[in-house]
Amino acid sequence: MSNIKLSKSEENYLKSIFNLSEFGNKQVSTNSISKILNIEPASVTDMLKKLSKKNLVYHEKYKGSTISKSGIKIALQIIRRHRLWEVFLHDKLKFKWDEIHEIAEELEHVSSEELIDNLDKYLKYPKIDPHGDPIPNKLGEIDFVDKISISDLNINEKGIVSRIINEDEEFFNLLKKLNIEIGTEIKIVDKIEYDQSVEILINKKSVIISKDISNNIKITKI
Amino acid sequence: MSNIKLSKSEENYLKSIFNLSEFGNKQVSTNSISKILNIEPASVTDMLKKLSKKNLVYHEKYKGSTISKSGIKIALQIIRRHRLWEVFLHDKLKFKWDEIHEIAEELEHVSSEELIDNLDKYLKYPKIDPHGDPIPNKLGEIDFVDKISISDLNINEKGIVSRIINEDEEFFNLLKKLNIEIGTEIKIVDKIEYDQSVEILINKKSVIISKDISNNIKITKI
DNA sequence: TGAATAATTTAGGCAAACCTAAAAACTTTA
DNA sequence: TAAAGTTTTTAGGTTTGCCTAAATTATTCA
Repeated sequence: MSNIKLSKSEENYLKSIFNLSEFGNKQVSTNSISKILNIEPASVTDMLKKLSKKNLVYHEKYKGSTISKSGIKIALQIIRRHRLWEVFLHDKLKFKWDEIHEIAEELEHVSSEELIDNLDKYLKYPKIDPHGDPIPNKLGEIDFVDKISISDLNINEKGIVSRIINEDEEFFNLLKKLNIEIGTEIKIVDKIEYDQSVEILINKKSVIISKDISNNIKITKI
Repeated sequence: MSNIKLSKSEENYLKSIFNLSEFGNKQVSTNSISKILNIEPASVTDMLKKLSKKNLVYHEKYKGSTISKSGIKIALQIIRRHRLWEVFLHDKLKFKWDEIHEIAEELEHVSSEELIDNLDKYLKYPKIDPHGDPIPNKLGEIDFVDKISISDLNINEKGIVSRIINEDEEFFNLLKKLNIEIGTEIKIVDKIEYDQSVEILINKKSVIISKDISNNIKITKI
């Protein structure tokens, strides 16, 4: 196994590329990485060259980048660390659901395999993190439970919020305002053709949410 | 309160300078910092200038450096983080006593005050870490229990190991070989004038340890 | 299809935190 | 006390990861 120690930066790039590529299946544009990481496209190109030389991504000039097998492996390990720390912060240290992401973003770069394995054991091998995202195991295997989104329900159908995709703070704040969290029950009142926004019922109050918002909230149909 | 975010490097320098200065009381030489951090003296000078500009140390050219009040404050916070993580790693994640230092060395640079406060609470506000070192509280206050060393005992006196000063891996390995850990009972058999080494009894076996070793092992007289 | 627009890369720079080699200042000692 | 030795600093480099501006390639659309 190639155990090259990567920098925090390199790890963040890999994680972002993996996320953007939908499990390594899609080609990723330089611009999209730039936007996610808030780093200028020119700098992204620099890093892509570097990761390319290390065979963690394939980079075709002016075309796009694909994450490699070993790149995926590393990305899954970083995601594993992140999500395990989130469980710890939430379950043990009693942080609120919307405070953990930022801290986990730092902790995920502490690279000791033993640390993560012991943490995993201590937390009793959790399968999902507080946002409902599945946690890869030591081997990088992950329960690929791609739940349906709010927008996939029909009028009058009900669901329980099981996963929040977007982890940005503004998105959390929005959800807080809407009274939506993991476990919240929602019901579809209406679907607006015009812009594909959806009217939903939460705790007897109805709100209209945009297509983008509804796509970021996964649910379990009930 | 000056809440300038410091780099990992700067934090490590401050911690080392503080440790070398014996609670901020002594002037510290460039060379001693260089040796502790394994960084060339020239680079240490660079950093001293930088820390000086930030008023965290006073640096007098060719003379030496003193850590400032605010430098001490920060150093104590880093030491607090380090020791709390050590308690967590040892007590919760069941790491061995001699495996925790290196990992805590990384974790201590994750800078979220809330994280540390919640961790402190979760661990029930421990007063000492697994090496017997006192843990500063949120305000930087620290139980200054400067215990006596093995070398301070007289022949036939007994003590219990309460604190290990040197945290290097080689030193841990030596202690392991000698069967010494926190809580171990020892008895002084003989004190050798020549080089101030000491013959001690551990679990009915006698060994001779050098002055340097005995100085690094603090004990409680019994 | 070719001109405008957008995406990407190249070129040249910068700051942080290191390094080596050489100069300068302090300390020891003969 | 001056020469030798040690410590510290200065000067000039390097790498990493970022930046801006300009050049290149790809795409859109009129």
